[in-house]
Amino acid sequence: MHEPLDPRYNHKAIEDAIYKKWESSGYFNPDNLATKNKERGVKKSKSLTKNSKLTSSAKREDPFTIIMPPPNANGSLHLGHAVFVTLQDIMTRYARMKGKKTLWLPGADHAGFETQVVFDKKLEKEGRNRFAMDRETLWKEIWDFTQQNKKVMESQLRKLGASCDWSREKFTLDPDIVRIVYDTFEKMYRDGLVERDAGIISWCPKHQTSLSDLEIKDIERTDSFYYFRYGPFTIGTARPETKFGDKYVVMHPDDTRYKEYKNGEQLHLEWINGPLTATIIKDEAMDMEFGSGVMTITPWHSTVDFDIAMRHGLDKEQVIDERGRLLPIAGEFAGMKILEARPKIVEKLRLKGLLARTDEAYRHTVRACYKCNTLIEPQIKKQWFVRMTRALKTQAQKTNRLPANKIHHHGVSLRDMAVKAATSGKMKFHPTHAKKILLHWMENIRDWNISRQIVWGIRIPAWFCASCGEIKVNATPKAKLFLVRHGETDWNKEERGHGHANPPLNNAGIAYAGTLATRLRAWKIEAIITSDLHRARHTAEIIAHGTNARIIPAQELRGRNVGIAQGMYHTERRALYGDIFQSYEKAPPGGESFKDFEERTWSAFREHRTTHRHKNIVIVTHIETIHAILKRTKKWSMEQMIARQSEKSGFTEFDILDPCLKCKNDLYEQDPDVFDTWFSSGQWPFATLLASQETKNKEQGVRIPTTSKDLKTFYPTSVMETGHDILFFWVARMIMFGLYRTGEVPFRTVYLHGLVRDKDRQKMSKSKGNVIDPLGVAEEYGTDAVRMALVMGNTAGNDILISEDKIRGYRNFATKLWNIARFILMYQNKTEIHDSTHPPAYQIPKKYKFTATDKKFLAEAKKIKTEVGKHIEKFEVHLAAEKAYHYVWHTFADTIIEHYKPKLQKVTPPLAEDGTPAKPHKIPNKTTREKAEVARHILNSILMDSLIILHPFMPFITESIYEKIDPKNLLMTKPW
RNA sequence: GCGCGCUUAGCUCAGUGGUAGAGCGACUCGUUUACACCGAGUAGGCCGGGGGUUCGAUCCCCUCAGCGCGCACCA
Repeated sequence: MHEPLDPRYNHKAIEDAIYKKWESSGYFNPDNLATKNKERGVKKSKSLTKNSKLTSSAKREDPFTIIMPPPNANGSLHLGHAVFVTLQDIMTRYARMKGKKTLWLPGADHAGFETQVVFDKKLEKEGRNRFAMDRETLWKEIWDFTQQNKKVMESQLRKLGASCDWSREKFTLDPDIVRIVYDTFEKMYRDGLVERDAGIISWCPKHQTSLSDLEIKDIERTDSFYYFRYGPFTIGTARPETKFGDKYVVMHPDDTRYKEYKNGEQLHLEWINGPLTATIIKDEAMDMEFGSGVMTITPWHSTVDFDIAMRHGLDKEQVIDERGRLLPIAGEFAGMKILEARPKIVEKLRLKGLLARTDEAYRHTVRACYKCNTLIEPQIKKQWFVRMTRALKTQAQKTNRLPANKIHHHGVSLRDMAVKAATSGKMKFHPTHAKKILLHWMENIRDWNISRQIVWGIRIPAWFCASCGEIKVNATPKAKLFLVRHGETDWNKEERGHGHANPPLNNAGIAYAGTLATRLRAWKIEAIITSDLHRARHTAEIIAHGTNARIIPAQELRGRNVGIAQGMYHTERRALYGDIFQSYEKAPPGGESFKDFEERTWSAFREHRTTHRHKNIVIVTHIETIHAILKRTKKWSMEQMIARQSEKSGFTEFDILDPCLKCKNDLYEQDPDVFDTWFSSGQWPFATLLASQETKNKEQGVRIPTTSKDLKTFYPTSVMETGHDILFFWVARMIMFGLYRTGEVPFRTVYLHGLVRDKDRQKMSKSKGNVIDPLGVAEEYGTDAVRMALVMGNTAGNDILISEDKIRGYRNFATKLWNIARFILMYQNKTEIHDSTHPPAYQIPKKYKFTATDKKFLAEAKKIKTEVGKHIEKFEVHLAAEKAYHYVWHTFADTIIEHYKPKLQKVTPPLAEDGTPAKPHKIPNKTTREKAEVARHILNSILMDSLIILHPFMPFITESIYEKIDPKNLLMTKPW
């Protein structure tokens, strides 16, 4: 006799417990699934055929894999996440019930720039600013922030019912992942696919970093368009503020209007800040129809101009700085912000009679940072670029330290690999047109800037020889060396020269030393070598307190003996002895020449370095000592050093690597930049599988795992399910990286879902107040209802409309299902409910006769089960859900149950209010009893089928009902 | 400029070369011992316009219109 179910399904009471039951069963992990099946006596198959399809004849050995798109660890989950969780969980649960070796691998993304932006806002609220923070402190804070978010996210994924294998969970900053990312970078570097180059990049003046083309959005707007007289020409521009240095005037070679001018011809003309010599350039990139057909170029701040300048080998000059202010080249406008300067520049040109006319209503699009809408300022910078269309160098392949994995990509570019794989049908796309969109993008693909000037991310594993600039990639530093300036004294504050005088640290100096200690705590510092002067020594002691390092005083590291200038104010010193202090050889009266000072400190520096080879050391000393050491290390001339003095390199760090092959120096500086997040997440499918069970490849003497059990078993993965908005950002990159590193596509099927919108098609946003919190509605209506609402009526690629009404509708369905079960279980007071999917346990006694209607109902249930499965296999999840929903409610409940209800009630009247069985109205005869028995069997059977077909969509309620029927087993692993 | 889609009931969307479907909403009626978070039923559509292929087109082809999206250009 079954306990009667409550009249209402109470999701709050059961969801957490059900999830715990699943999780503790261990069956989220496919390794346990396999064992379990063996026990059940399922035959082992040797075939390791990888099926991307959720085929019906699966063996546990057939893998089914989804790598979860790792949510950004910078906030909590929103409805978009709920969509992917639902879709992927449906596919995963179906595959598992189908008997596949099913892996859904969860993870989280550090989401470099995105997280940095979120964190910047948080800092701003607190009145802080990342540009005033040191790298280590900022890193630590963001790390803690993301770890916290990650924890919340994990619990939210559980709440949504995600049946993923937590034992394989990965974070993009896990050391093993980072190592794999580094290896890929190194391999690409050796193959000539990644290069450091001074290219024109898109710079966000607010975020102070470069961005990729994908991180920029176009904004259409109306601006003034100015026509200026530039010598005999009229040039048009919307950006007068860039025009200061324009000394090239470009026109199309076929433009008859200007045929009298020859390429390279020079002419003198009057320009913004005075006379100028301009050079004529003929270039076919010019559009003769646009404006006057003539323009001047600013190669430093325009992609098109940059290209022209490169073609003709022209000079390039920076006009606007990184913060969007004009540089000294702008003369009187220097230091002004662009928008402030623009009208003033126009006014000046007008007064000079150089303004021909102004078009006030010029419609054009400008490029802006996708996060803050700040206008992008193109800049020329040395950065790392992935060459998308460059063919792999065969030569490099041979000398590659990394194994090639039998991949032969000779003469093929990353783009070509991806295009070939997409066109060859190795991957299926849902919706199908996604393939066309991808190919079109690939055709027009451009090199990818992967350097980001932020702290949060995977730091680029490239080191530059401090002496000759030679690049080393993917090195392993042996030790770190810090050159640190002592804290401030009152003399520093008053701008007086110290020499060997000994004033104490002031309060600011002590505080600064404290921040150094905090910062250096990130490394295991073994020794602090310090100038023996009090200010340095005191600083060293404070640092030592934070690091437990040994202090070694060294008199030779004292600053320069300035003799007579000791205690003198800098202004006075400059007036009296300026030339001496600018000179290499000359010594001030009673003091040292720079040459002698440099010799003294350099030899001390070398000696200490030899003594403490391969240990992390800090050298606390004086600014001029640091400059002297840098001068020698970097082989600067005196002039170069003086020019750099303003940089105030009070904190300089070096990595010690194997000596440079070119110049024998072993001090290196690591590229301060980090990778574009997508550079690491683009490697996610193979990186997660490789990292989860890495094995070392001893044969090749390589410390990098090139394969793993998981990679062999689960790669290529079955499905990549993600939002269509990151088709280029992510999917395209995963295809390229996957092919490049493993020779295989990373996934067989790409399924893209749309954006979640509200019922009025509005994008959800906090400011509109139409945001539905998935966890909130799950709490109110039950997770199953939310999942159904997200799946119903939604096709791949289309936007998903959701409203609370819709969710409420599926909550009603959950109640309906609950009551179906309640009704059937109510009549099970005689016979245990049986499970049609376990034939030995379920046999309808032969003596019972089935009517044609009985048979029809049973056959129909089987048919529906097959059809729902087929829909899932064809990635028509919405149709599967709809079919299951419709069948269960309108066929099973409305027709079948109603059909059998009287037969049951004749034998066993329903339970009374208090749950006790009522007495039959009269003693039923044999036929009546048999009919009731058949009815029970049929209803049991169809109930089980209903639970099975609904389980992927509504896992909690179905498992919860199943628990009442069969408390010892899980519906989750029941064969479909 | 290049590319990709979409247009079917009031709304959201399925769908198929052979008489148009679901959910929600609307309306009518019913039921209260599985479920009112229920049941039975009704209304509502020249399947965007035009042309073609076909015995037959909502479906295939062409074209036009409207809407949406992506990419590029943007002096």
